[in-house]
Amino acid sequence: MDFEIAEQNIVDFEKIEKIKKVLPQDDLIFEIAELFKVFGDSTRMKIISSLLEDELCVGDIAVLTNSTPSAISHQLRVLKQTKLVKYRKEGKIVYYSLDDEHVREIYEKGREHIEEV
Amino acid sequence: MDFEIAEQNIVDFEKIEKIKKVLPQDDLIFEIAELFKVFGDSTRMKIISSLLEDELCVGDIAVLTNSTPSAISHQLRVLKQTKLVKYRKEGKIVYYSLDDEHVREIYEKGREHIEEV
DNA sequence: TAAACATATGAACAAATATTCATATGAAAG
DNA sequence: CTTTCATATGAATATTTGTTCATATGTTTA
Repeated sequence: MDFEIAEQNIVDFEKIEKIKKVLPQDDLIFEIAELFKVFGDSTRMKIISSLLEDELCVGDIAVLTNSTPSAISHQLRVLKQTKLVKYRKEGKIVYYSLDDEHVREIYEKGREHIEEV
Repeated sequence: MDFEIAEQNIVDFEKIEKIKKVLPQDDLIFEIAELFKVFGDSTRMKIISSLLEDELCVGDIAVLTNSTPSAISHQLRVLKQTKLVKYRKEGKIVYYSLDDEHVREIYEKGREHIEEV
């Protein structure tokens, strides 16, 4: 009798079981990945870099990033949805700022990695 | 005389100039974004989560992530290129492990953000 | 109230990218 | 030395995603 479905490639079954137990749930891992995906774009990264310095309105961010206000608005929506930025309105002008100290910390860690390697 | 090229949308010119001076260079921002892009994928995030526990070979990672060894191998290449994982060979088996304490720190910060919001 | 302005939004297009499949490489075992 | 096994890799495909363009919303000013 030959088993077609071999336990192929598994080197250490016990180790796998042990790690399986402590691994975060799929949906948590998914959410973490989604968060980092937001950091993983040059335009958004530049927006974040800028907002690390001061609150800014859409038009000013567009100038700083060499983008169009439309493109920036789209990206700010992404940052808003992920709770990375917040905003306040002053007439027709909307000022955006960072919403979470984690943003700064994550950014710093990323920068450290780049600058050290 | 009318200026076609208006300084449209600029709200605070001085603020912009000030921030422009302290903003990281475009290529640094690009590299940081590229780094986070690597974290921004469920499969790679799961690989990283697993490697936070122990070193693992390709086959075992494939099992843990419900992926094929081929897909994992592709992703490990990405993680290798970004200096996030290192490996050691033992015969035909290749063991991967995290290459940088930043990986753990970045992961933790991301997780904190998700779990607090 | 009409015009100008800042921002937002939806659809469409182009570019990037993760997985699959077939195959290659290189090591261990028979 | 031939087969089996673990991993790697290239090409192709399918999906995701960022930007653009046109237009909408809402606010200020003329």
